[in-house]
Amino acid sequence: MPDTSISVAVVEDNSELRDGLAQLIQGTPGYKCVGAFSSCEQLLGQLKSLKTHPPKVVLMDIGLPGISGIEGVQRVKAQLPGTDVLMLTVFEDEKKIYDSICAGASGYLLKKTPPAKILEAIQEINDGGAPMTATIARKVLSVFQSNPPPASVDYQLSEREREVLAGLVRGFSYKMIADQCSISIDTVRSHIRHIYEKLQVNSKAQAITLAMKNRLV
Amino acid sequence: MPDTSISVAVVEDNSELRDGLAQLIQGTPGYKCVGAFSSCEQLLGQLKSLKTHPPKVVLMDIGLPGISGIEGVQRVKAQLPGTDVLMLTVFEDEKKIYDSICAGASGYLLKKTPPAKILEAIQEINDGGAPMTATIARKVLSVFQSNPPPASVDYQLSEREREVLAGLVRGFSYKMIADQCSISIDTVRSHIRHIYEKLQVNSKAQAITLAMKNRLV
DNA sequence: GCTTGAATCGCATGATCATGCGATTGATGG
DNA sequence: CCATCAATCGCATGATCATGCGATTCAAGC
Repeated sequence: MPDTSISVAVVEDNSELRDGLAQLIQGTPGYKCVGAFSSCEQLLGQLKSLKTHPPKVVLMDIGLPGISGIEGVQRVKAQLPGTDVLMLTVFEDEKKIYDSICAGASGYLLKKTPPAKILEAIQEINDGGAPMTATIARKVLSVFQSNPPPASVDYQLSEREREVLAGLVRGFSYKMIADQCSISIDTVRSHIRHIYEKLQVNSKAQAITLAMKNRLV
Repeated sequence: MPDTSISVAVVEDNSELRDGLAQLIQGTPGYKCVGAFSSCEQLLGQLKSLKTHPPKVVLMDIGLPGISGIEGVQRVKAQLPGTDVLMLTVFEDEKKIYDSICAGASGYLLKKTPPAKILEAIQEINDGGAPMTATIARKVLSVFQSNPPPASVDYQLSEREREVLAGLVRGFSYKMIADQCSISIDTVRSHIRHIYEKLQVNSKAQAITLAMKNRLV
């Protein structure tokens, strides 16, 4: 009978927590702890031997001495692309969340998460999910919303209009744009009218936001 | 004793499902159904009367006749920025997921989700979370990883200041920001002064451009 | 107790913007 | 030749913004 349990490695510098996690995993049917390390360096040093039977999931503390958890994710993913990494942290630091996810983490939990939930999250990650705390999930979505994937609509702006729009984005007043383009301020107004029509907005702020989102300039 | 239940509106063209959801919500303590509509047009038509007591959460079917659920999200969010929208759909169509989220949805569930889970999701959204199915969550993260947001400098903005800045980015006037934050327009001015100082700019346009470049909102 | 700083509010004024309703020119294509 | 359209320019007016100079309140830290 093949071993169908989920193999997990733990990287955590606090020995108490590390042993706790290892025992939790090892002691639960369906889970198997294939390594408990106190630093990324240790884990990475064992990668050769792990490569024959790589862990499915790595629990990675984010605040590690030496190589940080964030850099650790990148390295692990580089060596073991099929392994998913679940970050563990004390704080919901927005920047660390982003960095971890961009580095390739598949989930993000707080250390205070009860053991049962941690096991659930490991299972979920193994099933292709992405366990996150509620607020983290929401933050991820909000970045998504301001970072739309290359939908790049063509707004059919003329060259002049793009030039004027670029001026707005750079914070120039109508007068400054007029000078820079060597046209009158009323012509600038006219161009801006047309830009607003084409972008379907009615304020400088909306035009700038749309221009930045869609990389129009 | 104040009414602390979560007010929910339902938009779903299938009358059976619509009524089922409405009864589920209305019949559960802690939840309150403030409207059940068969189309976005109906919901949007009622917005005026809803504005005094806007629903906390809108359950929105994605495949609606007329205005689609995706367009519906945008319109609802434009009118009621404080209301969260939970999308309901039959299929896990990748494009629809992205579009919904980019349009401003705060969660995404399949219609086959059991009633108890739907109620949980409503609660979660109300608590600032972002309920999603596991595969959707993973897809969102993978897009994130291929589209890393640029590292943002820390401008030490307070929470309020970020909120106001977000309003500017969305094209709101001072008055609209004041209403949304429930503060006076002069306070908005005051916050904007401080934002300009911290960002070292002196116009709305520059502030918006900087905010977008550095993903401050 | 005192200071400091963030968040709130008020008023006034000049600058800038949004938009309505015009007009002229010059290039392009039927 | 004429229609069309983008680019240019003009004026007027109400809305919105930028900024100066205030003030109060409340929580945190010394």
